[in-house]
Amino acid sequence: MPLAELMKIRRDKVREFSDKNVLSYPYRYERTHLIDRALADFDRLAEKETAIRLAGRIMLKRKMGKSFFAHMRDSSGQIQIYLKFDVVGQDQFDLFNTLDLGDIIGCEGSLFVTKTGERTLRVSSFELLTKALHPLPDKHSGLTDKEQRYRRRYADLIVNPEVRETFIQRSQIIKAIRDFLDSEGFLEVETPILQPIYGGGNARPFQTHYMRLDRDMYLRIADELYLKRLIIGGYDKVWEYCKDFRNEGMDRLHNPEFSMIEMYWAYADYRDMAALFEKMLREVVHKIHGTYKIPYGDHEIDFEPPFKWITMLGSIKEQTGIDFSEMSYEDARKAAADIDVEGEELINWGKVVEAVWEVRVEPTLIQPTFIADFPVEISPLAKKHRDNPRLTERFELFVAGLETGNAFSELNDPVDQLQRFMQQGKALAEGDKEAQPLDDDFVTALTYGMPPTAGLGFGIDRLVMILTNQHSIRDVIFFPQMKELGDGSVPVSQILSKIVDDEEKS
RNA sequence: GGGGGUGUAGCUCAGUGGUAGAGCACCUGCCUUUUAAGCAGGGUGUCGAUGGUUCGAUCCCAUCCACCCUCACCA
Repeated sequence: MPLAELMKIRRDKVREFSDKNVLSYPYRYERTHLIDRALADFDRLAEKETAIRLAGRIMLKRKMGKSFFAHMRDSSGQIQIYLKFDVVGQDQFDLFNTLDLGDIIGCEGSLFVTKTGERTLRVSSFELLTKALHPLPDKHSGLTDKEQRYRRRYADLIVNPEVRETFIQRSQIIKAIRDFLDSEGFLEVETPILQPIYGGGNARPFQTHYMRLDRDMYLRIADELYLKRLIIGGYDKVWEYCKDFRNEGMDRLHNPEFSMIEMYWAYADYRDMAALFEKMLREVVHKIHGTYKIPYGDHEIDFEPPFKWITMLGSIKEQTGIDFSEMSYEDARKAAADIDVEGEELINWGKVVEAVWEVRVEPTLIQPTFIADFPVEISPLAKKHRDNPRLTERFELFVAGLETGNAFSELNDPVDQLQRFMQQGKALAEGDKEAQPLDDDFVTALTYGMPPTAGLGFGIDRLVMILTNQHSIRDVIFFPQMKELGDGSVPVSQILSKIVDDEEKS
């Protein structure tokens, strides 16, 4: 049956209720229990025949002559309810008869066990709390069309309990991180999302306009530069849960709006940060799963043993036998070409090393592994390595083949920073849309002196993917970015308008 | 951006060059401890959009749109 007809039928019921002084959208309902609490205390409540009041959405309904069985679901769980003519009387029985799957009701009654052994609420009276005009997806097969699930997440959440669970875990993960950082003495702070100048990463920003000042503004691509200002200001440990925005493509691993945590720790270096990060992940995993071993796709990820720490050059040597550390650029290119890594973009030693690493090492990183000491050419924000000028003090953590963290001993020499900004500015002028513009005030801040500092950023969405065994970022973001719907789709509001117009005419 | 796939009823899906089907949902009736309840009956659709071929297109062709997978790019 077309949606318009189904909605018309339901809308007509609302009008009939209205004629009988039954509210379709009343204001509140006093519950005594959430469903899971009632079930947890079932034996006692059933024995005493305690009157309880539950509320929820009707998910399933079966008529059995002069009685009904239905399943009602609330935020905590689901329970069967039983309603019979002899108990509730004609009016309530008729009202229940007209209810549709998806309607929200409140029920008063007592608990009992049916012949077939199901714990059930025997309804003594009920109230309609909200009439649903739109039909629910199929009661058995649910909603499987991914597009519909993303576009109408509410419907997805109503019928797919595992989706609900994934997002509860997302929330728990963030809370666990917050608790951990709090216990480590990190201060949670907030910095501007709307920025006159963007920076802290290489990405194209979203642009907007502030009319009062008549100037263009940007949505932040990273929090780095503001958080470092706070370190300069004298806080030792700060972090922020950041919504960041990057004006780039979207795919399995990218959404234009995404979440990161960035943290900065004064008087510490990247090794300190790695140890802290490792401790944090181990605790979070255990808090969420009660174990250190979790499945991800075909793999089992084990967070318990010390995470492997290996330099980028060391990992390449391990996988290929090639030691790039002492090679000139020319020799490195030849060595890379020998294993079929070539390309015009390999314009310096660091790029060659990175390319070989990406092809030969990155795909192998399933168990938690720190890759350390990246070439300076590919790490414009990190401090040079104290023992090797070709490298920087930087690590990335890889889990299940995904980058799940990026950290440096932070650059704090204002002259060095200024020079890098100049270089970026030149790239920007030459058309590199991802280069970052000069941030004068940030250089100014650095001239006041930033203590030696370790900084870490990690993507929350990807971390949640790993910890919930999801393989698309869209399955861990409630409302992922979607393109506009094409022609041929009729908005529900249009159907509803027509129904109401017809009512007024008749 | 390249390649592959999908798009048919509210949902899950069949199907055909001659104007379309099933299950669920919905409507009517029977059934007072059922449970994907059952039984009997009923209605139905811009077949993603726009063009083309054809006597005739949901089907064949072209273009476009959305979604999924994949490669590339980017982080």
